Amino acid sequence: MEDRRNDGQRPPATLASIAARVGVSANTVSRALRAPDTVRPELRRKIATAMEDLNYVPNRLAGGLAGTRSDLVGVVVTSLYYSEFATIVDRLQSTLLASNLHVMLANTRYDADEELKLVRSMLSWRPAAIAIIGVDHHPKVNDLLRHSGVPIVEMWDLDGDVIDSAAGLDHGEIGAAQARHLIERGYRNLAFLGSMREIDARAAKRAAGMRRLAERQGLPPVVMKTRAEPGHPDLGEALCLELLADNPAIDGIVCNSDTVAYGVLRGLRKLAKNVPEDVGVIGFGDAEASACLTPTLSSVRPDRDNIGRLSAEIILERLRDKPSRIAPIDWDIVARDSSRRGMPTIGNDM
Amino acid sequence: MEDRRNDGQRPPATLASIAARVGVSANTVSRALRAPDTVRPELRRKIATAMEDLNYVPNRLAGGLAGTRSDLVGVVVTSLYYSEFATIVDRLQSTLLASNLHVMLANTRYDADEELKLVRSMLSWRPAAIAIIGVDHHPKVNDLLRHSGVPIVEMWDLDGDVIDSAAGLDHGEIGAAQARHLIERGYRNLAFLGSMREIDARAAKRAAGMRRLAERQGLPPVVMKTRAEPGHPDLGEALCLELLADNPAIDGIVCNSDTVAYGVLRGLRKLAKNVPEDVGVIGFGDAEASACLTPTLSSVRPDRDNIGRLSAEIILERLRDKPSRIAPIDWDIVARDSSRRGMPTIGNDM
DNA sequence: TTGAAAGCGCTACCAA
DNA sequence: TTGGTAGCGCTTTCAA
Repeated sequence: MEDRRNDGQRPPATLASIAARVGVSANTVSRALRAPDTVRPELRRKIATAMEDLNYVPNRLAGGLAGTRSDLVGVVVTSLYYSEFATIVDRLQSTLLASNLHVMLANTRYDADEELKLVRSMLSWRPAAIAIIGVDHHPKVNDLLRHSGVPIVEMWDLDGDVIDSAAGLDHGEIGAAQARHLIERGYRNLAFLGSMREIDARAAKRAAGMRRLAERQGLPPVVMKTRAEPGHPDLGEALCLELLADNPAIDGIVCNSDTVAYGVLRGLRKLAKNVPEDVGVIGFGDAEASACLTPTLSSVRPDRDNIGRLSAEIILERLRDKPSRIAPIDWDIVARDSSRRGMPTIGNDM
Repeated sequence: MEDRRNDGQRPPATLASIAARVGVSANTVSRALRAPDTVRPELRRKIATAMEDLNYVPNRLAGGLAGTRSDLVGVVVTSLYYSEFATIVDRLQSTLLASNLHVMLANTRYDADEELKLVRSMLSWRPAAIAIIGVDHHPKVNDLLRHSGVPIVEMWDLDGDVIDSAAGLDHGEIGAAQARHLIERGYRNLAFLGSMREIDARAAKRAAGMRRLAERQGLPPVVMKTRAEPGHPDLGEALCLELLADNPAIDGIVCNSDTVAYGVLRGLRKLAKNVPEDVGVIGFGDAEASACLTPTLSSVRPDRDNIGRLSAEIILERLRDKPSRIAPIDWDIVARDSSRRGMPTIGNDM
């Protein structure tokens, strides 16, 4: 197959090559870019034309090295799937872009070693700030971030040792609220089910909040049914079948994610258990499909837009030397049919 | 609130500061990092300790500027949602990382101007290669990429003017296959429904493939029902209600994404249309939830793993000066209940 | 309004 | 096995 790439071409244009072509100094070209007002309009136009002609793209390695500040914000997430953090990243990016900050994204895939590598890699670009999912990191990661000298915003969680600033949820409280939701509707024998990776402290916090509440209410201990695999409906179904086989009395299931809950609903159907009459189910995250299942799935909806927007705003504030802060983010329980025991099904949620 | 950030600290450690501390030249420290074998083990250990102590993080701006090659691969996607491209990015990243190439991600959000800005921004980091979704770009983007002098891999699509290499699907063929799937099951009055942004040439190609097939088969013209909004179940439901109100004869709906199809199924339920008896529905993308809906949703499953892996491999090949190539990616139709007209429902897909 | 010169932190090359 | 030197392409003074 022929080589379509325009190879063997001249090296990329530099400021100097533009300058030479126009007949000015590199300095002037640089100013035409960063402070156009200080360059004669006519000259400015000539320079712009030369840049177009030569397909000039500024070299940020050089710019960043020479300059004082970077326009790069590093964003470290644990996963890209299931809209879990996609909305956050999206909002973060669009808000930062409005202030001309560019996002560089890294994905740890829930791997602590990977997190360390990626944070190190991220910092090596000398970013203006870092946004990262969670507050529970590899100790070395905490160290690196703390000594980085740039603003750090931890997102999604805020229960723990915050490095600089945070915008997140109180997962312990959410776990308790999930349990309360089921208990109020008459479910008594609760289980927590789903994917739970070691690095995912948020899941553990929700489970703990749930257990505390059940205990306070004098209910049987919460049965834990988790596995360290990525969340997927198939995992949910498998865990659900195991759970009910070992604990037939279970009548309320809190899932670690909506995706897993989808599989749980499927599993319960296979076991001929009615939802919500026999078993109540609630998920976490309120994925798009949750209002389209049969029965529709109750869930917890974090205000993701706000996490992204607020994290960006905190970064901008910190860059202007405003004080750090810890911002709790709103969430609510979306009660749908999967936990509507004893109540008439009112049809699909709009 | 107090300031948790360790501010006012000494500037980040440099190679020189490490060198000074150990009492060697910066050069040696650099080699200790890039070619450890050329440094005495004892010295190497001392250097490593100093780096630990000073929390040294190499400055890639300087390294990239001085060195000959970059270990950065720019990845440009159109969206981060619905696992559409998340799996691809994930696979791409993990494959590249194995060769010590780091991914920098940008998200155009289906905005052509944004694409131009982001590609320019990407190139300004002097990446070793670029992977980008689609083959239909802003003309200026084509220009920039073509002149960038680095390998370019276009992903997800391959029907059009490929810049360098591609790993993707033939969307026209997929559209035809979706239509054929419905036609074979007895559906006759077809519609194409969903989100369709101007920049999303893939959707247009699938719709065109579908229309061509319907015409060849002498069926009524395919009704188009699209809107330039992001795909979401609510959009699907709204479009579905409109569609059936204006075209009551429609009995086969090809959706532009599974997410939109979820809303279509909900809309059809509200209209008291039975799926698959009255209306057949097929989506695109095979999202996780599709096997969990009632009825389960038929869809097209692209081999996303392969797109990501292959794109990474092509990049590695190109960096070793192997020839460019255009790699068609497998896909198949996952036939589930939503298009199983006249056939007994066999229960939930596993 | 423009230019000259220094230097950001690193790598590459050559010499020791 | 180590060190010296010369840049990489840009920004930042300062001077013209």
